Amino acid sequence: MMSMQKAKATLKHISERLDLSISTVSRALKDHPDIAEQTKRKVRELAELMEYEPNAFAIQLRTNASRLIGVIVPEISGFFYHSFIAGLEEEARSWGYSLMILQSGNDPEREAANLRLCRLNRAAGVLVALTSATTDLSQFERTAESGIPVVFFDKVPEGREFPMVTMSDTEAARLAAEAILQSGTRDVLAIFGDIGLSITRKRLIAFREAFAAAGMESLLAIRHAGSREIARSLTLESLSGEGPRPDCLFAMSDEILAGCMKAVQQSRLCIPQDISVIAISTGFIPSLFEPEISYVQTDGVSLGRKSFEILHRCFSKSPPVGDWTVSVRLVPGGSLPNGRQAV
Amino acid sequence: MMSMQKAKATLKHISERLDLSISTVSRALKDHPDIAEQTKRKVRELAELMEYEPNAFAIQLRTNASRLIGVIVPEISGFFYHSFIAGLEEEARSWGYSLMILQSGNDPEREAANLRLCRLNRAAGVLVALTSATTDLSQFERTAESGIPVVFFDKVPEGREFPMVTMSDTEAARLAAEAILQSGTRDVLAIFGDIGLSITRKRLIAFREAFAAAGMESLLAIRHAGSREIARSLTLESLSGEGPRPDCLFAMSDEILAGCMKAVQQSRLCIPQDISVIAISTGFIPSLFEPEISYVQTDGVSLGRKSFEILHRCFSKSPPVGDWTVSVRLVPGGSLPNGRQAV
DNA sequence: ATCATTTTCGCAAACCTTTGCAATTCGATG
DNA sequence: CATCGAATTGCAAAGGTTTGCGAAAATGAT
Repeated sequence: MMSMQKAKATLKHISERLDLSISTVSRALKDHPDIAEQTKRKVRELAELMEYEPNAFAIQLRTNASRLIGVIVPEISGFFYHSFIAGLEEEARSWGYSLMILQSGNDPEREAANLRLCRLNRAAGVLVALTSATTDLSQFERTAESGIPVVFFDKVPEGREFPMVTMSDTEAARLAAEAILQSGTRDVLAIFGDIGLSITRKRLIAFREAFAAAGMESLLAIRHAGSREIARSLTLESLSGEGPRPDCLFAMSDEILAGCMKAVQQSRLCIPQDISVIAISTGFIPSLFEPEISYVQTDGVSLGRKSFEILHRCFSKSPPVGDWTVSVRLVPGGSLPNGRQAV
Repeated sequence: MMSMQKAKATLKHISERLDLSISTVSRALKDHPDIAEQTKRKVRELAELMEYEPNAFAIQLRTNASRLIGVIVPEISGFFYHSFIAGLEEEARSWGYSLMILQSGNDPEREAANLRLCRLNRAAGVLVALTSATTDLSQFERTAESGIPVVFFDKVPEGREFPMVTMSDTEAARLAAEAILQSGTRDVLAIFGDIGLSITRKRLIAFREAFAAAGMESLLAIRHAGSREIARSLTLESLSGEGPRPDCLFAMSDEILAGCMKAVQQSRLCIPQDISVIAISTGFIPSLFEPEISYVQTDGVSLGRKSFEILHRCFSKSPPVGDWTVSVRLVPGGSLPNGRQAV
């Protein structure tokens, strides 16, 4: 049972045993119409017997194409990307593609190096969630020029030269705002992320607009938190501070929600009696609390699926530049009282 | 700016422009001592200019080796595997390897298909966390026989034919038990996972032993929960039931902890005054609560690093069969009162 | 029996790189 | 001047598969 290292069977081996040519064997195994049915049968049987498995390296060299999709994300863990990858993998697998996962660690240089890896491995396509510090897109252009389609997701560049797919930030923020308005709260503390990120700006604008449309903009206190901890201290300050205590908390993201909930627990307030909470979230954190937090779901899994779909289009047709969004929905929990539940 | 599709530069192109042979160019680019310094310089310059990037397919075919490591997990998301992958990717990248991620979705057939994919792609090695339903290991043996090292992690087979690396379940359970004993609680409800899983049995045995060693086994009520929801209802039942209410809760895993905390919140008990809590966890969920939950950390990241290390040994030397463990540590939160903190 | 088709199969090039070995040059030494 | 050694470079095979095109065999029609 020591490592036997049986030599891999090749087309040549099969062809010799059957006294056929390599090309005939090759065609027989892929059911080419030129080959007689009887020959095919014999070939298939021997191939099975010899446990023939085609040499992917040779195929790739010959056809100059792989079934590997490069995925570059700032980090795999965290609140979002792992579920994106899960959804993407499902979809990719069903089309016969596999995933090569690269982390950029929020470092543009590593990002570029990873992109280079994708080129070297002749990836069939690349999916990228940008680093927050990425400014130079030339490497991506170079990759696209060399025939590898590049699709951005989640953290996308500003310009419109590439196809990209994101959550519908506008819709998500609007849904959350409307849910808040319908719940009849009177004093909202809304915490958003780093204003430098486009995702923050989009959500903020839509959120404000919804309140403005209802003529309720005066209810709104808006803060920005770059981290979980900052979100916590901002919230705590507001909850236990001098002024009138807000009766509703909105968190733009999971990271911020985590900070807010910490503060709520610290101040020993009860949800939803003392304060109501709503967030934009993947849904995992909201499910941990009792009552469960109401949230607008930004589902990584469906974003993954959609992203593959867009990339897949790039394979066949001319690249469909533009941006796609995947829709979101409100998942009512018990943290927003008195609300006429959204449809 | 339309897709230019410039043809990729090859060694041949460079050799023609420089009037050298292909082999000379090849050697020059890899700094072979046979080649004159001046020649190397010229070659490097032109290669740079032509944006030459070696064709990985050809190299792989020639050398019959790739820098791709297959990773097969039941699911990427969830409580654990994504951080494992994150740690693994870090380590692999630093050695020049990339990751091919495959999900088995807890289906042994998909698992086998994924394994086949690894063989077809001639992965340099494969890391596997088994499905809970996997019984047939023949495919793994076949893969190992064909020269691809297989290392199991987390969910490992019973036999000892493969190298494998796991968290130190024994140590984790012992640490948790000792922390409980030191905290001076008197009535412990300990919730473990499905008794069919080896991880459950290992943790259970060590946990019990620690109590037995202290002569405190009588404190212990042990339950098994196969899901978050079952953990919740078991806990709730115990907390609001007839009998004496336990004053300490132990959760064997994150999934169970999630259920327990739901129940604790439902019963409106305060931590740690009314009840103390400790878990074996990655640390994410514990960090969401206030006070933070004390836990024994089973760190996916370091398991990922360690796993790569073991796999990496398989590349060079003869396969080091046996099982390795990565050590764990107690991370004290505020959920276990009165405890002399562990060192 | 001849010719035209159709069916079935083989030849050989191409994909690009690596590498053992042979070949060439050049200066130096005997 | 012949010989030798070292420093450079080239030749050619190998790795396994795909595929256009031509060749051979079988079939059918006349």
